[in-house]
Amino acid sequence: MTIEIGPRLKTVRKNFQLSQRELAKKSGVTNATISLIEKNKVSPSVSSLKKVLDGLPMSLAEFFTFESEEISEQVYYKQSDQPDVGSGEIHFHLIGANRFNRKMCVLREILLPGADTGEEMLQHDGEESGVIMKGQIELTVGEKVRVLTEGEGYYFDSHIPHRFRNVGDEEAIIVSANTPASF
Amino acid sequence: MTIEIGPRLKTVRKNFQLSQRELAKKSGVTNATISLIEKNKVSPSVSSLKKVLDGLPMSLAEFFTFESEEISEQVYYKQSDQPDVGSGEIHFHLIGANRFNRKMCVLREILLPGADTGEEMLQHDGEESGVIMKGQIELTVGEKVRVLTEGEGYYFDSHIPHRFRNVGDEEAIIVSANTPASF
DNA sequence: AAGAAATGTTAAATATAATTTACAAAAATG
DNA sequence: CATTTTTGTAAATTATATTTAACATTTCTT
Repeated sequence: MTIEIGPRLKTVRKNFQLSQRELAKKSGVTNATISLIEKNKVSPSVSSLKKVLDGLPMSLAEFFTFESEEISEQVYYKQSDQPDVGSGEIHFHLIGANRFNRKMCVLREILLPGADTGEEMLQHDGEESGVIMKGQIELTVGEKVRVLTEGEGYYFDSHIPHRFRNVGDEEAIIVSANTPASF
Repeated sequence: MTIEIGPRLKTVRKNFQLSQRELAKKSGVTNATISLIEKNKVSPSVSSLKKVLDGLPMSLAEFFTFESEEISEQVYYKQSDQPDVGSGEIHFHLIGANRFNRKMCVLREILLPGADTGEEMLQHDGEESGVIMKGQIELTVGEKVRVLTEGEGYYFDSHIPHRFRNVGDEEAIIVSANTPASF
């Protein structure tokens, strides 16, 4: 009942050049189960889907990671093509905003003096990294606090509470990236 | 029963700061289902797992790729912590080089005048994006050619043949990101 | 402190997935 | 060409997932 995981399984199985019964044998489910899944008559439990994929072998992550589109898209992004997805004293200029199925966000960030993402700390999925290009940025990650200056970088897991603060008296510029895309 | 998808769901749900009931409401399954899944008492069908994840939202691919590592790792990378993974007239200073299981590369690139990735064009897996912070960069992507200057950006699929060239008479600086990680 | 609202868990009922068994069509074998 | 083997599919049974409804606990209000 979900997406077309049935046809997808069929494609994958064919790639491995196995019949339903051969795969059934290697994976420990019955051939009928494989038939039902491939025809989208059932939505397999992840345990049985995993069994099936183990027989190929292929991981669940691989299975669900589908091919990216092949459409010709915009490549160059001048400043006016970089929408500001920030707010207040923080400007996030997003590169590649209009692209389909982006896997990351690259941002040209401008933080006015005193800009602060806030005491409540940010916390979200994914990971992020960047480089300070100008100014003085105080970066808090979990228990750690540090002021970074031009040329210095950072990389951390976004699940860890974090906070950016422009502690200099001029504007600060950061180029950052995060994946998966959050804007 | 497959792997510990229960605890994983719980972690993810907590990251989104939702209760079982809140998530149940957003996703269209009952809170009991979420409880049973999180305690590994059942192996959900992929259709219901997808419903649940849609409520967060998170894709199946992300969910199964999600690393539950929570190890404390290096966060700050001063210039001397950024190994130069480039060569010749091109310097690639890698942020987060020593991190385990990175999903992307963030690079502070310095291209000396005349630097050129070469006529044979680069081509590889993944996608890449960046911002020009200084200088004049001619970027070729497929059939397209263009000179980018300070503040301008790019984003393209790395399967498409591409080439970077510093066409100015001073050094150029780019901050770039690519995923999945290639260095 | 008492009541209300929200939290996660569980038992029984219901809905759905998986197996067993069987069938028909295609491919392989003699 | 006839027979055997292999293929994918389907019906009925069994096993499992999901819902409904209830239960304790904790957290928030007043």
